[in-house]
Amino acid sequence: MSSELSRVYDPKAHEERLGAWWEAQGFFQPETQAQLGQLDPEKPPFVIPMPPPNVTGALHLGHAIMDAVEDFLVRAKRQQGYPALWIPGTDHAGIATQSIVERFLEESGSSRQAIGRAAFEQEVWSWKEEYHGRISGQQRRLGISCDWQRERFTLDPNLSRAVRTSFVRLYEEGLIYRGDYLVNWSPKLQTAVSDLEVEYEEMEGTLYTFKYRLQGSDDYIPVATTRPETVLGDTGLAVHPDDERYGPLAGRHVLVPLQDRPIPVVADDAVDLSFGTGAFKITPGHDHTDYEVGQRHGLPCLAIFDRNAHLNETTGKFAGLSREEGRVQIWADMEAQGLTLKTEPHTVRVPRSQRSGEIIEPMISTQWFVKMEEMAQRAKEAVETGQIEIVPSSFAKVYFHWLDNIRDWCISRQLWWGHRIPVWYGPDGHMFCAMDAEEAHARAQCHYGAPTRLEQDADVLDTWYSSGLWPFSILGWPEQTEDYARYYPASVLETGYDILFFWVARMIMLGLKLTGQVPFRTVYLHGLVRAEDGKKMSKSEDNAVDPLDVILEYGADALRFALLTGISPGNDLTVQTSRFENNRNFANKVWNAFRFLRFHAEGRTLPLTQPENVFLTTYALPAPELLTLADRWILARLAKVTRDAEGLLAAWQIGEMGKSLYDFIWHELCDWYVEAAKITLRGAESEKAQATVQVLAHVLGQSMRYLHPYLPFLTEAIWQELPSLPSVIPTIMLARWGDISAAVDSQALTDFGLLQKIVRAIRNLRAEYKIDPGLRLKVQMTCQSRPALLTANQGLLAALARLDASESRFGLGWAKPDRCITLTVEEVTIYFPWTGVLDMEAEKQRLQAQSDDLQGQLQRVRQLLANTSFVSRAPAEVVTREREKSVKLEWESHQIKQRLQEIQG
RNA sequence: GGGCGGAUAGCUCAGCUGGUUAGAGCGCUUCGUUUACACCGAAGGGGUCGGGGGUUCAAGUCCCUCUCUGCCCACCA
Repeated sequence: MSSELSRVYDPKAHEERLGAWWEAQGFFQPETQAQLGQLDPEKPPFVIPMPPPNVTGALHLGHAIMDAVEDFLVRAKRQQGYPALWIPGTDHAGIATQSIVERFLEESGSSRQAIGRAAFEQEVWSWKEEYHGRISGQQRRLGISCDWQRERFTLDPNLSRAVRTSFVRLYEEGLIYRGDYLVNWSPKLQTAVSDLEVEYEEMEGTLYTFKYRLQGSDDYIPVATTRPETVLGDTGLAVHPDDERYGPLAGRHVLVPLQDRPIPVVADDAVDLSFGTGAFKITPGHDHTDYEVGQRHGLPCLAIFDRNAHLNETTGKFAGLSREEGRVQIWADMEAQGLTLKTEPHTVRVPRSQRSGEIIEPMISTQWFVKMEEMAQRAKEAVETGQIEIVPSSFAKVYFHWLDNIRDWCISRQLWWGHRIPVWYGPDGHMFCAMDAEEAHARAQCHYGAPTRLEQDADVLDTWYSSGLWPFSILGWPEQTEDYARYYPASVLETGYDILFFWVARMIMLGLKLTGQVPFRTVYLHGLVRAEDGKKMSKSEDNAVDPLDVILEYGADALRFALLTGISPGNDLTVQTSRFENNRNFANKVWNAFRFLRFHAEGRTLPLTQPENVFLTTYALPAPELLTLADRWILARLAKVTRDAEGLLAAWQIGEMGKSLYDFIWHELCDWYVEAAKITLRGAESEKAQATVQVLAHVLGQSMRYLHPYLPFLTEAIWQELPSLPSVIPTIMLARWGDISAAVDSQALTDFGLLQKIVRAIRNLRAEYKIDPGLRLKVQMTCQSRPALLTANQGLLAALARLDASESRFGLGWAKPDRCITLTVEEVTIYFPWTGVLDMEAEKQRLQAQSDDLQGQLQRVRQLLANTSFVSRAPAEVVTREREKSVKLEWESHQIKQRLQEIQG
């Protein structure tokens, strides 16, 4: 054995070294592919824009799955000769990053207000630098094959220009507007957030019922609410038009408790008669539903909360109270005035800020919005018409539903970290939307007729706005760059289904609007990674696993393979440490199969094929007459498995494809073929031994190609050590797939399959009879129709089943021994002559058990074949298969019964 | 309230357009250090595929229904 190859594969010895080398050589740039002549001119570019991770912190396994899947796709395509481009980058993540840095400042007794906008931004930039470094370090260690030369950040100058360009365009088209609307206000972050950034939590609360007195009457309308403090903001009372009790009261006025302010009673079918009292108060200034109802009836909005969600000065004595304090106080005062009726427990939906967790207060404020309706419909059509395919397709419905019910997107945020809104205001409030201050001032000069001082809008844009431009902004848009022309639209957008609305839908809308094209052809949605406790892995849950920790312990390849074989499209994946271990073991298994080859290849020449394209070069196979049954079998299996692999890949079955390669390599190549090869190889320098090494090299080499997108480091390390390969192929990633055209030798599959069954049956027998593992058994083995199969493979059978080859007899024509154990495997009968004490009772039981089992199967098949409906309606091949099986079973069963009779008698 | 998904071995999960006796990894039992690998090998045990109907020659797979469970969306105050 070559001394320099360790017995155990050590990822640490290869991964970092190879990763650095790949990157230094520029292998992950399509330009390099072209230089090497590895591109297939028929094939269009394959492009993936990487979903940019937030620079809020280090990555966890939830990100690693994204990296693994995308890297898999890109490597696979690259190997197949597509110009492959995967553009990496990170996202400034406005709210998320700002709040993390703010928290950090708070801990050191400071605040953003204390240090000011400029210094704060500086703080965030240095935070960004640190985490960007950590993130890309993690990704490099994972071995991802993106083009780092083209790396982007959402606040890069080019991307900022894309943001401003798009804003100006949409503004000029009237699709971006500014106005006072009810928005979700985060009192803690002091900013508006979009509908998507609000999460609703069900909580046990209280339903308060009280009296709304009718003006000029002693009567009242009972009203239920979960937020009595908002009565001070009521501007109407809604009743159902069909309500016999209150419907007729529409048009009259009721008096707001504690204020005696008259407000109108309006009739609206949004009222649910079966809930509460069948009437509800309308607070348009602090509730989304009420806002809409209020709009319908022309009710004014009253703001009763300030930016901290404390009751404001309009509430008189309650000013300054928090929402919770206000609720208690106001209800107490109402009670004192005899206005309350009852309180009862009630489950309420509390809106919380996704980012900071505090309760959102809907408030009227001046914000910027994007009109969605038209863009949403076009985005819907893109998927309906198949211009964009969503995988798995079940998500298309969710996507449609969201687009159909979309509301305008609030894109302004009262933050400091992000893209500043490119709008300037004159002294009279006139707005100038422009690419930069200079242009704004020039426009102002025209407008006012003299140079005028302008103020830029203080707000920044929602992070998802710049993310929405990602697929084209990273390629240089709005400039018509070469990259933009060549690599847009992208091929695949791969991401988690949790950001389908946040990001994917918006990219499609903005992409169609701004570039006139779909931004990508396929959306592949992977599942969420769950921690071992079953919860979604996230930084905030504190159950995040750092990929680096896993890599350090098991290697990047083991991590990748575990993630990739654990997924199926759209389904979540629960991380299990045992899977990392298992896959590390697999890497070691592959490594050792390779060491076995290396050892036996030493001193031999392994001829290579000479195809026109050097990337298709592989180990040449020996002349057909030199192939053993095992050789033919493994080649047939290779052909089958690789063919299946390509089909699975086309169906996005990455996990299934990985598993089938895993099974093939471990349980067929290693467990059977290598063991069979040892027998041939023992025969020293024969032609057959040479042939076997060639076959092994061929199969292993081809396996490395298919395995490479899963285990890039291991396969690269092995590829470089494979004997005889021309130096023109520097790396596995430049070895193309799809050069396996061999027909599947089904005879070899059947024949070797039978030998496997025989070996298994004998091993089973040995275990059952507790036969000394060292003892070489003497057997007589006959095969009714094909004795040659046994005689030709007696060496193999003897070795694998540990038989005494010289004393055993294979084929036909042997007298049955007097005392023996019998084994029947399909049409093969095996006698084990027995000279020692034989427990005939045990033997009887064993045979009886087998016989019973066979009877059961036979009965099923006979019934099936006796069923005329089956015979006439099932496909011919299914019927044939059952017929053949029935013959086999009959024969086998007959043999066993006969033997049982002998024993009885 | 709508929509989507899940329920398969002790655990975590595969099972594509219905077609051998339903699989994997881990765990479990027994055996084995045979010169690629103990991060190994061999042989086992373990499942009425959530319940109930239906379609079909044939159902884990398709349809209906129920139970449990997760997620998304939504103006029951």
